[in-house]
Amino acid sequence: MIEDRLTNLLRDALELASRELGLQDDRPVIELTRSRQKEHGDFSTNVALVLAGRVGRPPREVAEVLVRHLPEDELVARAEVAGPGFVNLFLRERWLHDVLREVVARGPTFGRAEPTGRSVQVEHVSANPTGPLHIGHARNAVIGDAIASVMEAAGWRVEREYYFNDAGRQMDLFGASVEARYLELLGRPAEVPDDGYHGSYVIDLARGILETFGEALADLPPEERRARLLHEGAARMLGMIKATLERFGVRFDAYFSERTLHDSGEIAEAVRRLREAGYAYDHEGAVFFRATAFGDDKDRVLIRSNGAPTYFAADCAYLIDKFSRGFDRLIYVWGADHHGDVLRVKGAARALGYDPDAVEIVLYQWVSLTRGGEAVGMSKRAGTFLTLDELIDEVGTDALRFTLLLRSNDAPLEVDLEEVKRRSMDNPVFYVQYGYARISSILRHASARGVALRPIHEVDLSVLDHETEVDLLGGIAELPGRVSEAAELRAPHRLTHYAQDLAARFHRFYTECRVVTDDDARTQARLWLCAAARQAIANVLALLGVSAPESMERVDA
RNA sequence: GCGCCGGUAGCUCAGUGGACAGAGCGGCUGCCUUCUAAGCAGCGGGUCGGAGGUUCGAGUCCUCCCCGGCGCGCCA
Repeated sequence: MIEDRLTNLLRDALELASRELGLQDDRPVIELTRSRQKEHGDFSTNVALVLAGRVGRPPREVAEVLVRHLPEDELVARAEVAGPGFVNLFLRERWLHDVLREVVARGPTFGRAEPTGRSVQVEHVSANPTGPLHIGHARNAVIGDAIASVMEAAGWRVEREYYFNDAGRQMDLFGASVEARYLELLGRPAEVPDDGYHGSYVIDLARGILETFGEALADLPPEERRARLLHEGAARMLGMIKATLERFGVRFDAYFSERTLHDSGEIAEAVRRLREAGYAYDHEGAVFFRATAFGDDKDRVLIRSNGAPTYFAADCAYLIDKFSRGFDRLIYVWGADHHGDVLRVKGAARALGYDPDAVEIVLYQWVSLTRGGEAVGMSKRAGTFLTLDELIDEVGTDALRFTLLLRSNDAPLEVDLEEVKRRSMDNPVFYVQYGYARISSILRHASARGVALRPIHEVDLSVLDHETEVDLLGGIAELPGRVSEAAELRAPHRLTHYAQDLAARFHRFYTECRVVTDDDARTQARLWLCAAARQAIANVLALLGVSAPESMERVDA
């Protein structure tokens, strides 16, 4: 990669200049950034500014010394000192031609880094199987999925996991609700508990169970009947959730059941370990976790006085289970309403002897839905909430995923269904996809005209000298850096923005430069440029889980 | 009260301590006999919530304050 090459060059310069600068053994980190303006060259570094204080000389002077010691490189045309002491590097255009050839050689793997040997588990969605997924889960799903993909591209070994609570009070209420609906369908007296689940989907679940088992479950002993209906209902609900996620392009390597932590004794073991480490104690018949040792404002219950473990106890057991599987990092994707639990989970990690920094919680803010500016209520009780399935039906997976990744996780997200649905430039997803489709169309056109694309090493790429051609090449060259940045910051929204930028560069090029002409040399070079741009767009969209259509219908306004 | 997240153009939001702060939408003006006008170009639009501080350099880091969202159960 060009960045590595330049960084090494600067490091060598630093070495050669170290005596003159009176530099000790410590070397500063060399930061290299793409210059935003042409006058500042292609890349620049602030290393002289960082160094100035340390060696007690003016930054510009340090920069001069560095430039003087910079070794020759065939890709570097010249280096300049600018502003307060930046070193700007001006490259020969050839470097972009090298990038173009690299894209062609690597295809779908362009932008992906070498394996790092590090592993991460991304746990996301993790909705309880008590009802259908909605827009909030969709944001969770898409953030987790994109972080997983992007980290994979950055060289991590990644496992995606869904954790579901199939034990506890909410599930009991759910079971009671399914039972009530089942009995109702049989014409027997029954009522869904007030604080139970009243949605019509519960009736559908009960109907499904009725079709499979007939009346057989109705006459079981009450306790067994309740348990069976809970189990059957939850299994069906989870099946429906999986089907929705499949439509949404979200796949998991594992589904993890909370119940197994109870049944295996892992929760009891977790509490034992915490007690042994001095972070769990008995109080008023319950067992408490010493959360105050980790900055929490009060200690938290692990085992209630009635003997039932809390969700937090299960979280601790699950944490142990995750670490025992050998991951270097554990990422949790949580809605902002759970931010209060962050301190506790990290505290538990430390209490159990793990590195709390290995536990990363990615929080995202809420989504508010509107339709043409009007708020769409999301109340389960009022029955006005839209399910993720309905949203996919209405706006499609591509538009929904892209839209949900447009903002940083920390920003609340306003989604207007009319806008997401609109196939226009209100909608960045179509803008990007259109870029891909347009390029595909050009390539089809060329082939229909009988233009044979020659091998890239036989094509003179130096004819790509138009401003928009150079800009497009520069945009393509940024892909690897953008991917590693998005992965490092756990910020997939960076890639939707990059995708838009890349598409914009293409659209400008398209407007300025005709690709297929009588000028064979230019046609060949531009076709390769198109092929590379198309590959870059495809690679970004793939990371975002958005499709790249070969063609899009033109709609005249 | 304590904690977390926001406050940047009319609206929705980007911006990992760097050079004159950006995009989309909305408004106005141009560009289709040519590979898709779902496109492109141009114009207008800013006390980066406020006040201090750190730094060669602050939208970005620190402190305090103001406004908004969320969380602080032996609920899940």
